[in-house]
Amino acid sequence: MARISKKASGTAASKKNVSPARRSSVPATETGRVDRRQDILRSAEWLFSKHGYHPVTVRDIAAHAGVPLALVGYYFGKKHELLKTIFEHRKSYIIDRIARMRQVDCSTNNPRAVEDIVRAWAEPVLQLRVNPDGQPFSVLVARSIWEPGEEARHVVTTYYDELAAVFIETMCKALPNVHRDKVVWGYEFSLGALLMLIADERVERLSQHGAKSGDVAQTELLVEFLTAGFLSAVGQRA
Amino acid sequence: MARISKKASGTAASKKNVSPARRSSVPATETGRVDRRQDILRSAEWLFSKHGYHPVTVRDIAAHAGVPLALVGYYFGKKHELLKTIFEHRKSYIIDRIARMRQVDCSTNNPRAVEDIVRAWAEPVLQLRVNPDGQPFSVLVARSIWEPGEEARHVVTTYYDELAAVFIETMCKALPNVHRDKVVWGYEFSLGALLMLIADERVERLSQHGAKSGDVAQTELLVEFLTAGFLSAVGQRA
DNA sequence: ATGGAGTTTGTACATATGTACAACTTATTG
DNA sequence: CAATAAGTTGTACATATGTACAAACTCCAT
Repeated sequence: MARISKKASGTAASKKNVSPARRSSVPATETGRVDRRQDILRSAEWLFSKHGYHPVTVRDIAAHAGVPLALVGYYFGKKHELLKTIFEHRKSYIIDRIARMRQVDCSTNNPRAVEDIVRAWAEPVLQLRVNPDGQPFSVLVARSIWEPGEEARHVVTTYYDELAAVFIETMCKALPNVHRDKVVWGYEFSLGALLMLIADERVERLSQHGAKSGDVAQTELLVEFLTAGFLSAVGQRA
Repeated sequence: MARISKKASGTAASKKNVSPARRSSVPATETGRVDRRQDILRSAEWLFSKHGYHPVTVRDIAAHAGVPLALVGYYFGKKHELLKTIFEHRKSYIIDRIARMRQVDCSTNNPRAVEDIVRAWAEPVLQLRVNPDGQPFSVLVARSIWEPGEEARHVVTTYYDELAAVFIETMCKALPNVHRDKVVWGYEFSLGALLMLIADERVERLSQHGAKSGDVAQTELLVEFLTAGFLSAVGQRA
């Protein structure tokens, strides 16, 4: 069951976690050399998003990045540090999403409060999903939430529990007479639906290739679906 | 990335897939000996449901069942055959669920058609989820749908695509002027929500231990949530 | 050029893992 | 009881995998 190695070396690879230390601060695009640290990070992000954390080996990552095996360890140390670094690298996406949620007018004066919350929560990820740069990360997040392992749970807890809490607290304000646990379940249902839109590939088979995974055009359908659920099921009969 | 072994032996372990060939047809409870084939199957089901398919090793399964490693291969052959056998063993659950869906009156005469479809689809799994015998399998199904690997995809396709198709076709009859792809997305959202109720463990943390995973008491909340979503989002503006 | 910090690479190693197999034991059948 | 079948077990093996390490190389400041 993938034992964690017992001997924690402690001294390992904190060598250059800051950046690849580009010579004379010239961006990689202007140098003939490429930024191999970035290549590794992007490759890992891509492969983890495609296959999940556990099945991807360090050798897979190195091969995909076109670098020797040892370079992965040189830059990132242990495999799970690489996963953490990916999330740390994309932290701004999460912060922006939290900030956008905090801007929503969730007072009972706003008749569209629930819809505004759902949209502020879902829209940024779905735009990330169609952004070529952000697409792998958006799918990786879905896989990490779904994956039962230790490493995935750690990054989700660290980076996404705050966003969940903000969603829940904001929704509680918009639906003031509803028990918090009911709102939590509404959040769970919504997250489940959102993740299926982002990362489920079965939809292409089931729709006989009429629908495709991560279709941003379905954003409004999702927002309406979830808003109706909150208003009609969660919000009633406190 | 967990290569599949190249040499397909073909002759391997089709020895006794029928049953453990109980001596003189006496049930295991009356014999002093236990049914080790069942033990292995149950252990595998439990461990796969807890950790997913890939991270669980054949040794883990053998240890949990209290049998030597080689006995797993003796009864089930390759690891992925074990997964298939689990699903084959629980086939009746799926068949019953399809049968129940087919009983729903999805004509436009029935004002509750959408709700009836959703309930017929969700209720049986949620009851399985609280049934001590069926609980591991219900969670395993969720993990298999979420897991990106080859083996999980195979069993889901084989055993669950028909159920999905029946849901979609039935819902199309209940919502006659809606494009099929829209109903497919509604199905995806619903499945995502249902799986979170069945198998997500984060809900306990987020609710500060007020809610617990697989709580069958939330069945009505889920059904109302999804019904409202279908009626208000999927069903409108064909 | 020289030194040194940072980078790159080949390789080794301990452990994990799926699978197979031959030997052995227990039960069933004639 | 003998013979056949079913069940059981220890073990081996090829391969996979995370991690570490030392040697080599590149580039820049001195």
